[in-house]
Amino acid sequence: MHKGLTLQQIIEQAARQVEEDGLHNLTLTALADQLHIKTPSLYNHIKNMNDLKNRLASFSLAQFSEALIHSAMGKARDDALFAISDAYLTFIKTHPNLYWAIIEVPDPSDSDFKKHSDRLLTFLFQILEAYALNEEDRVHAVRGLRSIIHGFTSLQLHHGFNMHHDQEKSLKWILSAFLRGLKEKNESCDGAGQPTE
Amino acid sequence: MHKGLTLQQIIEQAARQVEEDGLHNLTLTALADQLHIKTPSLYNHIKNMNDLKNRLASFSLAQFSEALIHSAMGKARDDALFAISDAYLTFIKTHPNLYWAIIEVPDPSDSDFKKHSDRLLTFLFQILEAYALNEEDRVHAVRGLRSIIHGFTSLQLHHGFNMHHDQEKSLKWILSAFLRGLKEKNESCDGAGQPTE
DNA sequence: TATTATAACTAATAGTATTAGTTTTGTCAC
DNA sequence: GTGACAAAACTAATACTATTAGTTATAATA
Repeated sequence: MHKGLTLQQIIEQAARQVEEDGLHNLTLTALADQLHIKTPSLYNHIKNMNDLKNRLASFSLAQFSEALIHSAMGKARDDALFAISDAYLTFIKTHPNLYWAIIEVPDPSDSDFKKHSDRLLTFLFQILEAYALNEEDRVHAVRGLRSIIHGFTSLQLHHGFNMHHDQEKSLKWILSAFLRGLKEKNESCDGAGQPTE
Repeated sequence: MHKGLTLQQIIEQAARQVEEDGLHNLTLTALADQLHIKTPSLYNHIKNMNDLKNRLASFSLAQFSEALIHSAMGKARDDALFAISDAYLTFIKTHPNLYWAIIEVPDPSDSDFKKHSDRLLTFLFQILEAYALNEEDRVHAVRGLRSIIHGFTSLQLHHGFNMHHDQEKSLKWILSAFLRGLKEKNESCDGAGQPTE
C-alpha cells in the first residue's frame, strides 16, 4: 500500500488521540492503528517517539499562541491582559491534554517549538510596552505574567485548588493585584502603606 | 534470600535514582538492581509503578514542605514570604527532579500526598493572616502566591527563561509587585493612578 | 517504459510492567 | 528448640512498548 500519508495528518491524529486519552496514553501502536498503517511505518515520517512529542508540542503551542494573540486583538493594557488570561483559561479547559503536551515537551530548545514560544513572548512584550517600565523591569513583568498565568492554570489543571471559590475570579483577582503593584512601582504612593516589618 | 527490605528504603533509593537520572528514567528494573533484588520482588512492597510514584511524590513533598516551613521560622509578612520563595528556589535548584516528581504525581488526591499538601497550604494561610484581608481575599491571595512561585520556578525549570537577567531578582521583583498590589487593595490610594482603560 | 525515491510492509529484538506460582527465611507461640 | 505462619524473596511467563533491518509495492519522473 502507498497511502501518501502526510506528516501533518499524523500530528493531527496524534493530537486528537492525546486530547482524548492524555499524553501518556499516546503510543505508536495506537496511533498507527488509527491511521490504518503498521507501527514501523511511522518511522518513515518521524524520527522516534520524542520527535513525535516535540512536533505535537509545537503543533499545540501554535494553536495556543494563535488563540492568545487573537484574544487581544484591538485591546491594550489591562484590557488586553485580562483577555489573554481568559483565553489562556479557556484553552486549558477545552484542551487540557494539549496544554500538558506543551508543558512536557521533551526538548524545549527544539527550533520549531522555540519559534512559537518566542512569538508569544514578543507579543507579551508588546502589550507591556504600554506600561511605563524600563527595559529590565519589563523583563521582570513579562516573567511575572507568564508565571502567574501558567502557575495558576497548571496548578488548577493538575492539582486543582479547592473548588469552593470561583476559579476565573481568582485569576482576575491575582492579575489585578499584580498590575496594581506594577503601576504603583513608578508612582510611589506608598507613604501611608502598612509597614513591611 | 530475605533481606527485610523496608518500604522506606525503597522510596529513598527511588528518590536517589530520580534525583540522578530524572523521573522518566525511573524503572522498576533499575530500582530493583540497585536494591539487589529481582524486579517482581518489589511488588511485595508496592502496588505498582503508579503507587511507587505516588509515594515518591509524597516523600518529596514532605521534604519540600519541611524546607519551606523551616525557612520562615521566626519571620512574618513580607519577610516570611521572601524567605519562603528563596527556599522554594533553593529546593528546585538542588532537587529539580524531586520537584518534578511532585508536579507529576499520578494521583494528587492520594491521601498521604494530600496530607502534606494541605499542611503547606495551611501554613501559607497562616502567614497571610498577618495581612488585613477578608476570608475570600485570603483564598485568592494564597492562590496567587502559589501560582507565582510555582509558575516561575516550573517555567524556569523546564523551559528556562532567557538567562540574561538574574533569576532570583526576578522572582523577588514579581513577588514585591504582587504584595504591593495586595496591600493597596484595602487602602485605595489609587486616585492618581494611571487609568485602567 | 525504465528509474528512483517514497512509503508501506514483515520479521525480529530488547526493554518495559505485571501476574502466578514457588521457595526461602525470619518470627513467634507452644 | 520445634512447628506454624506470614513476609519477602525467587523463577517463569505474558503482554506491551519502541525501535531496527531488510523487503516490497507504489507513485512520480525522466
